[in-house]
Amino acid sequence: MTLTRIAEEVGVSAMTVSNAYNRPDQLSEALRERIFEAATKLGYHGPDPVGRSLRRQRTDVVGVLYSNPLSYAFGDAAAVSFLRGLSSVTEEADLGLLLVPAAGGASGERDPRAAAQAAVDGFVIYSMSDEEPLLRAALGRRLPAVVIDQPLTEGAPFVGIDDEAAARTSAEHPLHLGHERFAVVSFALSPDGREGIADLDRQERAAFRVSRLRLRGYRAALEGAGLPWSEVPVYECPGSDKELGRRAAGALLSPEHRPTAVLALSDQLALGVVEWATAHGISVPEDVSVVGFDDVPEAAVADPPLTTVHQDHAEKGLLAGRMLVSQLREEDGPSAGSLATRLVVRGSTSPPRER
Amino acid sequence: MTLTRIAEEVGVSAMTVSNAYNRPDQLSEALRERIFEAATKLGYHGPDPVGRSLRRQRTDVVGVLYSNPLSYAFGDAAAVSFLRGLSSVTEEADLGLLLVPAAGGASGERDPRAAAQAAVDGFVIYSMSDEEPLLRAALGRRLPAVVIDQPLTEGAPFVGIDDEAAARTSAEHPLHLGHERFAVVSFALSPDGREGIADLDRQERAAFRVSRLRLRGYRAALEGAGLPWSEVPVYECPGSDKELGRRAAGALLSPEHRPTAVLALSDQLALGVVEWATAHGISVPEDVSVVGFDDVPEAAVADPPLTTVHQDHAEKGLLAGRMLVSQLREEDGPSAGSLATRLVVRGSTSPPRER
DNA sequence: GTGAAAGCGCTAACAC
DNA sequence: GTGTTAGCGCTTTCAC
Repeated sequence: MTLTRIAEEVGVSAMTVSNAYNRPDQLSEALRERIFEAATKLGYHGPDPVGRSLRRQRTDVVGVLYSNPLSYAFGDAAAVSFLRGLSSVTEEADLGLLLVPAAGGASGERDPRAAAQAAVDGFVIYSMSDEEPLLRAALGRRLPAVVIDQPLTEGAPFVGIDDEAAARTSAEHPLHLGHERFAVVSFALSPDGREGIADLDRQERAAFRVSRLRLRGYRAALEGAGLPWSEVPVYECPGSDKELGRRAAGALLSPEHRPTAVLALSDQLALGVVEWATAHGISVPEDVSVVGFDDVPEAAVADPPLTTVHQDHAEKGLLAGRMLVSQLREEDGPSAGSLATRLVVRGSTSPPRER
Repeated sequence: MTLTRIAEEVGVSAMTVSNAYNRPDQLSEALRERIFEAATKLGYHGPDPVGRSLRRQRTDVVGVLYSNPLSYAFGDAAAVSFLRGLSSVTEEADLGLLLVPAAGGASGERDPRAAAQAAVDGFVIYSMSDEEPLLRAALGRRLPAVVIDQPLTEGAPFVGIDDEAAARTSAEHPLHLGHERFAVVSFALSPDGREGIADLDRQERAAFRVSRLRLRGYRAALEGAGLPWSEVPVYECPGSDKELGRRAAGALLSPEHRPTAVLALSDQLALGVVEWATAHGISVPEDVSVVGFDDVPEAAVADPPLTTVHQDHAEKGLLAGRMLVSQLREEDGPSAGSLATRLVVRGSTSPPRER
């Protein structure tokens, strides 16, 4: 069933049928009625969205690109909060949200064609590595876009936090409590899926801006307190979930030279560390303090509640949404937004047992 | 930049350029190279998705319709788990997931045009009221569709649980513990936003199938134990979150004739009830037992941990995704799927203080 | 208020 | 391997 078919049926031009749906004021009420009647009779349900998009050169859809398989996003409380904020703006603006699939084979390489084939008016790009082909494909289309957290890309509006300063502040807290033996649990530095202790070189070459900056912040804090960074083990996980945190804890919390404080780049990792420690008779915070990052809802209700860096993910989504919408409307809005963070001190940190 | 433009540049037909992208085997490697080179030079990034969709009569996108504003979905752990399961299937099948906006004014009436204007190959319809115009608009398009939880609609494949049986089982548990004074906290029975005690008539006319069935299950259990249903207050909330649960508790747990057991249609509501009780010196489960429904992650870590009906939301998403994909591929799959539930007994229920 | 013409960018079907 | 033809369903522009 098409517009034209209805037009024939009613004995008017296709244009008039189109107007019946899109500009009610352009035709008489009576004719409009007749048209809808015919449409109902023939089972026509309004102008085809694809034809319409082709003609109008817009889709009223925003594409979301996520650095991991899509299904991970729904397992990540930070991403979910972000999407909540984002969707409230896009829905308000009557835009659909297209979660772009980019399954990617076993290699973890995501298919850049996904971005090329998405019928969207703009992109929200969430936390991609600097070199991701998917990112380049998306940006290459020269549609309006907003990049979240990373990477900082020439010409692409950006929303994020001051990762370095936030990390620094979070490391200064255990430092003030008197800690001197640290370990760090990081999520991926680069998208190659490596797991284990990352040396200095790898830390500095990290393809993920966020990882790079947070490590830099920790380092600045520790060195500022006179502690040599080279002695701080940085355990890199290929992702960010509790299981990986547990594995990292297993590697880091072995009896010999156990750290008294663990800094984690995410709450998921931190929570995993706490779980592993607790399960192995190492009590938090008495034996080891743990600091997270994100302030995921679970952080507040965990046992012990997690000391962490709070960032407002929903707000981030809101801001990103607003920036994109104003680009789509060709208004000018801010080309970058920075969100505040604050350290939330809870029960997972305390002074070290023996100083 | 268009296909045709590239074709001119290279001196071949548009078809050949199309083939370069879609059927590499249909042309010589050398020509393909030349085409991509020209494309890169001219800043062409592959066939336009909308033109392609129009011609191929498919979009490779699945639309998701949610009964509330989209942003609520991301605040609802059950919906998020569902989406996680769904997205893992759609991504695997290389389909995008379009979250359809249907903002709806203050009335809460969602705009049915949203479903008509979504450029999708099929719909996943999540928990809509029987009469929702949005639902009718979506189903009216006669695209492949799967309906989740409700409503049970002629001809639309369905995925859900046996709500009545599950509710019945969950009510039998406090009954076996010896409880005799019950109250029920329900989410919406109908989409009119009403809040307060719902009488029998309203219970039975409920537009939301799930609410109707769960109440029916509770009733069957209580009446089976010889308790008169008419004396059980059913407090209806216009949605399902903790704040509403707290309000319901305020109304239900007043000192005179306080129930010893509260049955809630969702964990969010149950958790709200527990919070309110605890805050008002009523201890759970000593003074009042609370049973939830859903087994949201938070239920297990709440204080006290919540006794609830477990249903596997991610599995539901998976199943829905598979059913839709097989429809899209015109394979025949199951036309309905029912998921198992089980009662998870945790710390929020115990025998009543005085029998 | 209504309509005619044109074309958005692409690919199926079929030739050669 | 490569090209031709045709048309997917719609709406912009402009005329009446």
